[in-house]
Amino acid sequence: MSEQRAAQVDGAVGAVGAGTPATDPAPRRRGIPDASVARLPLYLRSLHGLAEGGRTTVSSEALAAAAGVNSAKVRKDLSHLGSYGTRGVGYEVDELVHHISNALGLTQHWSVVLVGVGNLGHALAGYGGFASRGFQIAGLLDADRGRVGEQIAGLMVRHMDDLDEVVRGNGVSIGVIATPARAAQEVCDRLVGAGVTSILNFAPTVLQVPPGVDLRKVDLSMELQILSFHEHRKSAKGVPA
Amino acid sequence: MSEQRAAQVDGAVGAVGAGTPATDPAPRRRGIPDASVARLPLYLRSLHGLAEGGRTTVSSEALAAAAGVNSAKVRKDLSHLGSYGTRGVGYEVDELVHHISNALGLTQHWSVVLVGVGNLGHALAGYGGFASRGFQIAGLLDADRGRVGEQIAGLMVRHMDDLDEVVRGNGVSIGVIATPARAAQEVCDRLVGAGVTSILNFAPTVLQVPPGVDLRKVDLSMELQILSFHEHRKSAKGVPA
DNA sequence: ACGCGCTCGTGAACGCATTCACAAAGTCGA
DNA sequence: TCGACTTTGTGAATGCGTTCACGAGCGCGT
Ligand SMILES: NC(=O)c1ccc[n+]([C@@H]2O[C@H](COP(=O)([O-])OP(=O)(O)OC[C@H]3O[C@@H](n4cnc5c(N)ncnc54)[C@H](O)[C@@H]3O)[C@@H](O)[C@H]2O)c1
Ligand SMILES: NC(=O)c1ccc[n+]([C@@H]2O[C@H](COP(=O)([O-])OP(=O)(O)OC[C@H]3O[C@@H](n4cnc5c(N)ncnc54)[C@H](O)[C@@H]3O)[C@@H](O)[C@H]2O)c1
Repeated sequence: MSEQRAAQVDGAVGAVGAGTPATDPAPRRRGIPDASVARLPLYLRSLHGLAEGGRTTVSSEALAAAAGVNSAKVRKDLSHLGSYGTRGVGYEVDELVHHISNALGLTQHWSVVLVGVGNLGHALAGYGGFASRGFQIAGLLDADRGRVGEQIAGLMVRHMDDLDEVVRGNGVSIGVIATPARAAQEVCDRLVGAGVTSILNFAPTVLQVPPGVDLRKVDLSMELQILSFHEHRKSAKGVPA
Repeated sequence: MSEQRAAQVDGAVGAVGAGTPATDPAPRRRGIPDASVARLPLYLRSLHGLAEGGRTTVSSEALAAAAGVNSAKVRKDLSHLGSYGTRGVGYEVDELVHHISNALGLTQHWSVVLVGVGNLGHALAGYGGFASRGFQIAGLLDADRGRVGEQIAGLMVRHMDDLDEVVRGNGVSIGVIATPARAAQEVCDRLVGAGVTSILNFAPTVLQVPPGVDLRKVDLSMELQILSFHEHRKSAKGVPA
């Protein structure tokens, strides 16, 4: 299940400092396990839902139910952020939202550049879920001059040649790749060259990035094939060999 | 060398036995481990690339490099399918493609129904990666009658009321949800009711499915927030308190 | 004030996944 | 035919993540 779990961390980045200062007044923000980090956004979403429902406090059991996980997991995950629960009561929703947002770095806004404004790129560009979570699209880029100049969701598509300008001019640190697979590695290299240090890749191909750059991928075909496997197994089960 | 990483973790949300958490002693899976299954599509994609490049055999080392993983992992994963390698040589590309396809159930075509033909749904409907992997879209459905009748990629958008007909008439077993989050659970329930047993959810919400139904999710916002975490950590590192 | 009941936080057990390391098994050239 | 070389397949070691189980701490009612 977790699988997807979030895989392993990049060697260079993952090595959380030998002798980390850790003299923070607040929580121990030292090395939260990847698996926990991957669930924090889920808790955050669940908490927002609970807050809208009027809840001011929530127990690990209730939050676990909302997030669809085990309550012990919730408690252990949250314990990595510090001790913000009250025994006998639970967690204060607002406070928890604040601490999770803080841990995820969502207290600041992030600028994102989207490369490849085709079929998928259009959908992503128009997606409200970006802005509502603090991710601002600083630029839409495409190599096809026929697309340059097009307006999407209040933004104009610019040419790849403007990449450096867009990235440096807006302090962009996150890049999203929505180009065909064959162009993805080149685009990736250019993003890294321009200063992007986190990349989300939608193209179905394996990308190489230098140490220090984080890479995640979303691959629809792989998801379908995994479902296919389970379907296959299910149907085989009903039919005795 | 093999420092590739990046992973979608996500999770494979529940699978079998997700209903009531209380009673599940766990007579679980025998067979290929989930983590291995999740990589098979990756190997398949890499093998297709190698085949196009003219390779007829490939060693675990070479395949590992192409897929961005460790070679021992490749060998262990493939060993779950049987012993199809030749010591001293490697694996025959075509044969491996065949065996992996077989294990994943890709030797048959799967019919998919897509619910929610909005921003994202349009992109998915027009995505060639579906058909090329053996996933045929049997129907595009939407609750908005204003969208019904629209033609996308050779398919006409139909109303949700036709769900049962589409599913039963085409032997659909996989459903894709691309509706707003608030509608997702209802859509999910209707899909399950119509006979769908595998669901891929793009809506940012936790879905409940009965035992026997597989559920996977793709959540863009969560991916961005995970990247945000790492960015945050990186920048904090450079600025000692 | 004080005990009762509830829930957090966490040590420990467990299980799965990854990686190592190497014998077995095959190829290939001479 | 044979021996050197290559690569698989897999036991064993290691590490990570999940889950259990329970003591510690806190609020509340009396
Ligand atoms: N459409 C989907 O629903 C979907 C789903 C999952 C994955 N994907 C993947 O996402 C990617 C994009 O899919 P799509 O359907 O939008 O394809 P598309 O062909 O519609 O769009 C690709 C865009 O990338 C641009 N592009 C090409 N080379 C470029 C370069 N070197 N630099 C900058 N821009 C470049 C093209 O001009 C085009 O606008 C593909 O890799 C596809 O496999 C798409
Ligand atoms: N657009 C993106 O790039 C993107 C990215 C990631 C996730 N998502 C998620 O995917 C989902 C769809 O996003 P979108 O941008 O396409 O939204 P959208 O509003 O453009 O499209 C939603 C579609 O679902 C239809 N719909 C609503 N209720 C329905 C119901 N009960 N039954 C059937 N159809 C129904 C609507 O008529 C509409 O056509 C959302 O949950 C969104 O959060 C979107």
